[in-house]
Amino acid sequence: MEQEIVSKNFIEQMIDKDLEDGVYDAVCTRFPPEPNGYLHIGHAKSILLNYGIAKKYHGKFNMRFDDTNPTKEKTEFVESIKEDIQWLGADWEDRLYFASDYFEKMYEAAVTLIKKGKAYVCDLTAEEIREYRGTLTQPGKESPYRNRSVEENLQLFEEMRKGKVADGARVLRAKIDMASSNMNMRDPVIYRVAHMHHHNTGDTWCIYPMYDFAHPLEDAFEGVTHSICTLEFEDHRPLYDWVVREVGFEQPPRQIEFAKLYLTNVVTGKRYIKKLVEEGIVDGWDDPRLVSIAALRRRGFTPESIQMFVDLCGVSKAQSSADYAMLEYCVREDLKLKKSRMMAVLDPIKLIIDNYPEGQTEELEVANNLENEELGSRKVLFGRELYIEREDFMEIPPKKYFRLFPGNEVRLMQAYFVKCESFVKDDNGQVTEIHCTYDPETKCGSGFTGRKVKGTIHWVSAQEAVQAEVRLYENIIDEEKGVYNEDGSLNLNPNSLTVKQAYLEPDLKQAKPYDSFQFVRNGYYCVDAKDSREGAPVFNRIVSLKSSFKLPKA
RNA sequence: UGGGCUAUCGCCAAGGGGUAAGGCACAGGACUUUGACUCCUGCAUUCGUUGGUUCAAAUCCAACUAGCCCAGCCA
Repeated sequence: MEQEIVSKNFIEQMIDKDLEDGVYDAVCTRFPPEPNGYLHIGHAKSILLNYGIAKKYHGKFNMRFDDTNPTKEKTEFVESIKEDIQWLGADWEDRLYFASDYFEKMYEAAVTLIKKGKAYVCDLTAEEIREYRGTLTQPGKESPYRNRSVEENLQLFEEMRKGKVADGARVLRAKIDMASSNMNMRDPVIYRVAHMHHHNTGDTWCIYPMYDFAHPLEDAFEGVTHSICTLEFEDHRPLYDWVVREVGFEQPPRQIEFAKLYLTNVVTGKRYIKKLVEEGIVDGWDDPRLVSIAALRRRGFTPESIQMFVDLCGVSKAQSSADYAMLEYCVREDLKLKKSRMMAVLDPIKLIIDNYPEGQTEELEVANNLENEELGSRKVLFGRELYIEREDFMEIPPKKYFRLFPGNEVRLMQAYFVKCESFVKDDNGQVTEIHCTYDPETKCGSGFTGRKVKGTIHWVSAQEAVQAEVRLYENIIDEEKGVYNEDGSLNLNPNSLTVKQAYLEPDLKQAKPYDSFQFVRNGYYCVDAKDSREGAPVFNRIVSLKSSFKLPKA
């Protein structure tokens, strides 16, 4: 067996070096979402990256909610995030943490800073602080409160904690450098007052730490070694390092940044998704056209396919946007041997076999997946009247059309050869019926080799087929025009959802939410988990099959 | 002369002085009870640009260019 050589990404290379240099002797990573919304494909990259690294290095992967701002966080998001991460397969074992559980320790760390003269209580208003901060090109100036005594700071900070200070009246700031070219180092606010109920700590606190102070502490408290985050935090790294250094951790964590995962022509921006939901353009945050984890799950994507996608995308610091086709490739690849291939006709036209005795039927044993015997077989009814796909018949075929046309013979999948003898049109010129003859000798499994046909088409028995709603989803964005219009509005694809009344094999009537199948040549479909119906479930298209046959343009 | 980061095929992405991996996409062909799958084949004389160092540069140096991020008491 040839061993596949996969080169390590730059993060793994850094970890290798840290391990070699003895900076750390084990690896611990974490995924730290703020519970203020739902997770999407971009988060999946971060989750799987952190989890994958922990696993690869036999280290630990922590789950931690970064809930330091009660104005934005809700318990319901905590639950949905946990569910999504579990579904993806990232196992945090018994290490589920909340930043809010560290509030007391964080408070102590702040006191440590104050005692070292590295933090001070500032009475400037938010607006004044902004003015004092300077601009990107001009240095800031020092707050008049910057040089308060340690004692005074200690006392004022305690008063903040005890609720004696109104929201916004005072903050605790790190004393660093108002002239730094890095805006984050210009005496950043590290604690603010907010008299507000917190989803986890209730009303026990009225001061809350800011991200830049809290995050490095959270990592350090947990023994995280490599704190992997996205590129926009690069400028925060000096502050991250400052915090862990000044608070005095012996083996401080290291922050490493990587580029976010974007998908070409896909909306991931929260405000746009919110707009789509509010305007009823989509069916909610788990609408199968979106790329939230829940939407992908509802659509029928598998955790394995998302893992594959993330692996394929790789990790780097170059801002990039992955092709949606890569995601589609991953589901097809994952599903092709795992799923039964059922017959379903999305756009039916009746086919009548004139030489098949009226009233007669037969049961055919058909393989569920010709490439995977383990999936077994099922029985399908065959009879005189069938439905086939409208696009599988042409009155006047173009060159290289292998399917049904007058005089041509094709194979009915896993059944018989049929030859088109005639067809019937209605007043509008629409074909309504196709008449064929079949050859009993060509039955599937009979070993017939007398002649070959170029085309194979799928079918369902008109007698037994069940009708069901099938939804065909396309990208919500008009791919030709790009994501945004000139005015910043979204370029919506008017055909992002098509609903069909399809004819299915009767077995599909029993399908349960999240069951998925390949509908031969139509692609992969999944039973809608939110909108499944008794009798005949609703199917969502997961992904189409590739087709190399294109009708010549008229 | 604010700071930080990035730049290798249409899209991801390896490669860190020895003469451009791989995947997606695409295009041909073979096979085929899905025009799918599978299997072959093709797809960057060139690594943002311009100079320099070197026998040798995508890799080192310099200058430039373009893109992204930063002025929340958000994360």
